[in-house]
Amino acid sequence: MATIYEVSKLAGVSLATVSRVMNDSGKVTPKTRDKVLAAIAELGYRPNSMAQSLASRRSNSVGILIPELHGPFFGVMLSSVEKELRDAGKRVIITAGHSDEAKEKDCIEFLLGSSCDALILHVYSVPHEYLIELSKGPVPIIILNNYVPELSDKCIVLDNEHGGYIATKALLEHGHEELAYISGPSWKTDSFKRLSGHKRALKEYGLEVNENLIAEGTFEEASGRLAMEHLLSLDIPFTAVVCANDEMAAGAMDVARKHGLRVPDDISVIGYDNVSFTRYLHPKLSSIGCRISEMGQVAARCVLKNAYGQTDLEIQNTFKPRLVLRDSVKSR
Amino acid sequence: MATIYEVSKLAGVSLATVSRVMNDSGKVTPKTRDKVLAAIAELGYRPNSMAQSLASRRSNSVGILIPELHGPFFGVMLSSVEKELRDAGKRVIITAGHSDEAKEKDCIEFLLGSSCDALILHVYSVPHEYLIELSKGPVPIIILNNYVPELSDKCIVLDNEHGGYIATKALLEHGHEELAYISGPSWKTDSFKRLSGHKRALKEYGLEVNENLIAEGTFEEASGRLAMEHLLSLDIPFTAVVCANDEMAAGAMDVARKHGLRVPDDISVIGYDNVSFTRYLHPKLSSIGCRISEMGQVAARCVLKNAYGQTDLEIQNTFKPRLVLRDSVKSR
DNA sequence: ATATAGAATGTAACCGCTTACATTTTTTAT
DNA sequence: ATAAAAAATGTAAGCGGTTACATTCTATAT
Repeated sequence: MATIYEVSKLAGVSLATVSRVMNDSGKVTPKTRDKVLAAIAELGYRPNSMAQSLASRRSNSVGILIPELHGPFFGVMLSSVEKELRDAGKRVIITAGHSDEAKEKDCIEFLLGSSCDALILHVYSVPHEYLIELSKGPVPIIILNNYVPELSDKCIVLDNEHGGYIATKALLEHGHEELAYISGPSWKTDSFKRLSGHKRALKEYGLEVNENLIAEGTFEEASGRLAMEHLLSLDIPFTAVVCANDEMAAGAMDVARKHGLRVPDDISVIGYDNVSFTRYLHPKLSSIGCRISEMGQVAARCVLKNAYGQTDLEIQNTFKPRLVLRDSVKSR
Repeated sequence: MATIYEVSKLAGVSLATVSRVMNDSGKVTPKTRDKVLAAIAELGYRPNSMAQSLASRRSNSVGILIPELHGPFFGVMLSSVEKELRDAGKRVIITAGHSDEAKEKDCIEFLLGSSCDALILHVYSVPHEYLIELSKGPVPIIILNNYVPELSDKCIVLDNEHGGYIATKALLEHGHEELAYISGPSWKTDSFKRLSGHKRALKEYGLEVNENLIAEGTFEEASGRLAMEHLLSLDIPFTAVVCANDEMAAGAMDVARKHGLRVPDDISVIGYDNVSFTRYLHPKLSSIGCRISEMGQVAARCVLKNAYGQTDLEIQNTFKPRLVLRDSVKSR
């Protein structure tokens, strides 16, 4: 592999000049620029990124930590982050934290040890203090889907309370008055917020919150089935179920069907996240769209702004989810 | 940030010795090792990975190119690759090629420019010659899901012909004799092979291949719908459909239902890939399991072996898909 | 005690680039 | 034509490690 030294010799200029045309920093006469470019082409020269990084103290790579690489949610996020960042010539180093505190910390250490210029963190289990401490370090961080009040300008979040609210409101507006709710794990902020929104909508419509009709799941499909079985066993009538994510909604719909209930004729169902498979279900599942892709894009732009000095980028920190109505909701 | 120099001074040893204990290369007395370790701890020293890379001519990062980051297939693959590689302390740099020749080449250039120690390529559009040329370069490559005869030891593939064969065979064994087939784009090798397997199974059972009952889709759900509409409009009776992937199968099932056909009572359906949402469908879709996760793992191990000299790793180059029977197939 | 092999440690030359600063060339003003 | 200012280019000192080789120490054999 040719080095910058050979290029400079062939072009008859100094190292510095070659470096200048590579990074078009500083002024270079068109004539010498052409000489250099020609030499580069002739040698098939490609700068050594490790040397560049070392000398410039900048790796041009940003670390990403997400809970899982598979699953319908994170792929979409990653996709937009990668696009935006690579268009800017940045490398994307990914790690998966599996929602486990130790593993998440491991990943962060790993990324810090990889000389990342910035970190995009989608963590669940690491305590806020850790993040606050981390943010004091030299590496800029962006926090996704996890609101840390002390770091509010570094957080990009979805308004989950609002999501829970509009999901429930959609059902109420369709004339439903007896609603069940299948929640995610109550210790997860996301779950908690969505449920709060649900309750707010109920109150706004002057309806009682019946705690019995709130079942807790794990965000997995099987738990949605269990929750639905439980709700149906209660003998409390309800005409619609709000589910805190789409997987659980899928499970719930199937259980309803097994109990001889037709969706949406006998019971309406709404999910949350609007992941891709919602339209493959039968009936097509109504859901709450989370603008995952946009959030990823903004996260990437934040990095460009904070770590690479790209100004002129506006950052939106909070996203409002929106209702996506399909076939699983019907008017009473 | 502390440097190795400061560590060496604090520990009262030379740079080389510190480097030795860091990489435990060469012999070091336990006593001096402890001194060094203590100094490292005291200073909170963390080696600068860029300097390490430059000096050792090894970046410890491997580049990954996949068609898409989202979608049920690639996430799973990526997930196992990342796990395996990071357990070995390697960084994973990802890029998405979007099945476009120019973009795929771009990505490869980008990864090469990132000083990757090895590349894992899941490409569709780049010509074989390009890959062959690439393989002659200094960076080891692994090719996923794309068989290049000249590079057979670098390819990790799924036996798609066999997959098509067992899918069809499953239906035949359930007593079906009039089968339709919804294929992927015929220019994709995957599609072609799966269809070949289908035809082989048919012949093996002494059945004619009716080309009219073979519809071509694009691997997208909507195209599965279209294909099914087309097949049903033909007025040629068939009792089962083999689909070249799960998305199209989902679409096909829905269209069948809209035409008043019950799955699997009136018509059996089988998909391909066994992506996660197959079990959320109604009825649960039978499919062909592709061991995506295992393939990813093997790809990672290949890299460990070829680029990092880890011997003692056995590599399996071809994977046989397996049948996953669920509720969408019923005996005649 | 002394020579000697072998182990532990140190020395210093890179790795290939960036960049502050010095120098030379060109342009502009007088 | 000449001096001053501005622009282009060159020089060389890092960036923070690794590693071949040289040197010093230790242990063993004589």
